[in-house]
Amino acid sequence: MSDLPRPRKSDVARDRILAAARRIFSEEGYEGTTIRAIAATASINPAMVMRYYGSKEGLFAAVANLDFRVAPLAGVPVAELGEALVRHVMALWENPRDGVVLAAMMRASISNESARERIVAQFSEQIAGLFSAIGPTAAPAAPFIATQILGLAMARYIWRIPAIVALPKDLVVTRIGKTVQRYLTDISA
Amino acid sequence: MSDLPRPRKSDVARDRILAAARRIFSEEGYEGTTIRAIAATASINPAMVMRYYGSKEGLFAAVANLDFRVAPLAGVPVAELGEALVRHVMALWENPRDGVVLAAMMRASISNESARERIVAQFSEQIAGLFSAIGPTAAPAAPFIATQILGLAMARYIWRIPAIVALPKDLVVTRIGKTVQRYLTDISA
DNA sequence: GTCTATAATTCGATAGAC
DNA sequence: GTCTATCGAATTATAGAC
Repeated sequence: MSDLPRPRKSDVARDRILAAARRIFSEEGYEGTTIRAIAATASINPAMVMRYYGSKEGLFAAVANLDFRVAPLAGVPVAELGEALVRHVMALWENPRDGVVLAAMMRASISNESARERIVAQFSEQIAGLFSAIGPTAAPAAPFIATQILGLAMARYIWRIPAIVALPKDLVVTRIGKTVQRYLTDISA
Repeated sequence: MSDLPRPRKSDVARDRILAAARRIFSEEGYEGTTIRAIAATASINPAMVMRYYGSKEGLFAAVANLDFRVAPLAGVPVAELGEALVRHVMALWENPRDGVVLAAMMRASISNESARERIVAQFSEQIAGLFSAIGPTAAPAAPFIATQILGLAMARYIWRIPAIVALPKDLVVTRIGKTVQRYLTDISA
């Protein structure tokens, strides 16, 4: 009855491989992840992983596509952007699917040079796009905001430093949001 | 003529192993580092590395000892602590020896769970020591300051994001120093 | 103390039957 | 499309000669 084509069996297999790859890359980093472990998690023969994605690098490239989904932030009044940005980033990290991808990319970018280059490029591009959408005066603030946001993500979601994990989400949004807001609007803050 | 005992040959070998280990762990991460690569760099037989340090984990433990050298900061007036802390951290990272150790620990902490636990514990302990030395009112600010400082270090020294590497050091000290200062003194900043 | 030789695994990737 | 079998290389770690 549906107009959608019934998913081929191989598509299902591909998706299961991708889901497993996301999770294991995010937990073990690039070198720590094995094709065999991904195949086992996906209940699929390791040779099929190679057939579908060609190589370990190819599989990672299929998983690692940075998307901050910053479009909704374009409509936020400038005066509220600081908190909105922090809240958005935290929601992204705490979303099961997005958080796993972000963690995978961060981990891989730290142990693998070619992954680092691709990810830094994607990150810089998206950040530049966001801040040029906000307005030309915001651009110089971008690198400072990036350090604050990246540090929050690393400390809370990658290293899981107890004192930082323990902070209530609302308090994080308020205080770090205020810092971001100041970078954004106070020319010398 | 010196009262110091002449270094035994094995001590020289140990030091060369440690120096090589620091560099390679910092560049390749834990998984990406091999005993063989360390031995080759140190011009020493791989079996000797095992003999001296027992295992790859043992060698990493000998290298990975976090020391932020925060003692000098205790004498800084509270009003200047923000900038002083940022300047101190940047000097640490840009010092060839300390920077390599910090990078090694950060990289390893991301690909190896036991390394992560040890490093997070050491980090938390030193941060807590520093802020309790500053004063009891500073303690609640510690986690926020940690996110800002960690983010700066990751972005500038690990990911080497071009827009952030390009920032003049003085500007970083001034603006991020101001953020740290505000976390420190403004109760609700 | 030093080194050779190698054990025991594990990895990514491939060949080829079905 | 799927899977078995395996290759070739690399890894940590050990045994034991010198």
